[in-house]
Amino acid sequence: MPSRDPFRASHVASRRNRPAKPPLSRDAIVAEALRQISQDGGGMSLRKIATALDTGPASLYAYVDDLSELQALVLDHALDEVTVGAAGEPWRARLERLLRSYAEVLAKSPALAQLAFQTVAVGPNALRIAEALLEILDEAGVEPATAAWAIDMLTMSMAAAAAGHAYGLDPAAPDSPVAQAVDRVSADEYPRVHAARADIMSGTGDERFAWSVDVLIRGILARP
Amino acid sequence: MPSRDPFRASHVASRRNRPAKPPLSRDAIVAEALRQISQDGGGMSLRKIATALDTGPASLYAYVDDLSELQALVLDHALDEVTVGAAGEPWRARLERLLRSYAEVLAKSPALAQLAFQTVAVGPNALRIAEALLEILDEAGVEPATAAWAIDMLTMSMAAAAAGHAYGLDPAAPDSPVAQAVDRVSADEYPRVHAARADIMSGTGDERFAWSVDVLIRGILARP
DNA sequence: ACCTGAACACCGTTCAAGT
DNA sequence: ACCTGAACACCGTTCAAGT
Repeated sequence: MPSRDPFRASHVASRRNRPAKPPLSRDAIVAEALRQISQDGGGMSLRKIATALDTGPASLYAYVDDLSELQALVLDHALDEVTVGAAGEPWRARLERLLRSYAEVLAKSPALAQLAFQTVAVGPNALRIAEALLEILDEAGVEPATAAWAIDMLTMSMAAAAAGHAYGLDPAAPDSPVAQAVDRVSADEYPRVHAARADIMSGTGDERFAWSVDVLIRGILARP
Repeated sequence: MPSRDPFRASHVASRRNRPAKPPLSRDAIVAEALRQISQDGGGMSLRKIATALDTGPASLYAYVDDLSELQALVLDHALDEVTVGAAGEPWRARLERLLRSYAEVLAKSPALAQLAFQTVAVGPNALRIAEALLEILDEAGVEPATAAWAIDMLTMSMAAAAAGHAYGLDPAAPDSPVAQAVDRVSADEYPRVHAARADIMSGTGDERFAWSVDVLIRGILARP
């Protein structure tokens, strides 16, 4: 309920009833959507966005085709915060920082991480990130064709890492449903899983993230 | 509308009005849910399941805690169809076939692929697959700790591949939204992406799948 | 032309009331 | 004890009617 905000009401005393409602716009809609989806609580919805912007849900359709278009806009807007480094840095460190930044942005909320799976970002930020990745992989000596395919794989893997982290599937948590299930695995039926119990649950989120980035980089560099 | 099925009606003539409605059960609910989510059309819902099973939505709660529990059950049930190969086969070919089978099962419908991201499968089939992966990676000479972490990464990557395929994000399709966006990239702002245009869109789904499996295997094997 | 109230066709979940 | 009708609090989208 933004209109109940006591500061706002006393601040702009001259229009208490309609407190400087900004005109509806694509940007305002996307910004409010990103605000909602970034909150830990729940996801975004057209109806909640409309309410927050003081209109009915139908009004949004003047600025946005449908939910899926809005989702794409929101995802790209979220990627604003991804830092991409600068040419000249050692490529390995730069790549790791870029990927970590990407994963961290998506991990801000489960709903945002989820969005990265449902939606392909093709906005300016996705392009900016792709551009940087191509630069880095070029410096690393990766062939252009390989690098082009690697973009998809790297970003998808970061989305997966973010989702795992955001959902608290972090196997580090010993009381997670996964941890409990793995602990109860029968040694007779699944001897290898049973034996690997400790390994499966080992490591911090950071260690596992670093490991998977390592696997990806080695795998991509090892291409003939 | 299953009750309009002419065969069923004439087959069991003695109870035309209530055509041998099977008793509600967890299995029946999961089976119907899987049927719905596997259809290309749309996803599953508790209400549609209830209607198909000739009850109200509230009745399902006697057999299932909530939607997320049902989703986990459905995912594991879907993994029934994943073939895991047999010990003794050359590990490389076996791994590739297992992963392909896994991805193909999930790619049966967009909704199913999506489910693999939202839900961690911890049922018998997920364990069966994890057991096989540990067997294969052991034969490949991968250290136990590495193999344990690799399970997560491999299954997540297959879910990503399946989602890409199922959603028709297949960049092979030259008229996809992604293809159009990539084609229109400005050479000034994003020179590398522009130059890589053709490479980004190149390859069949199969080629890209094989490539990403290759990257993963090389990356995992390259671990010290 | 731009905007929107109200309706439509859906959701998951709860709970009092039935057998 | 087992089951469920009806209600609750939500969805995205459409469309006739308003300015």
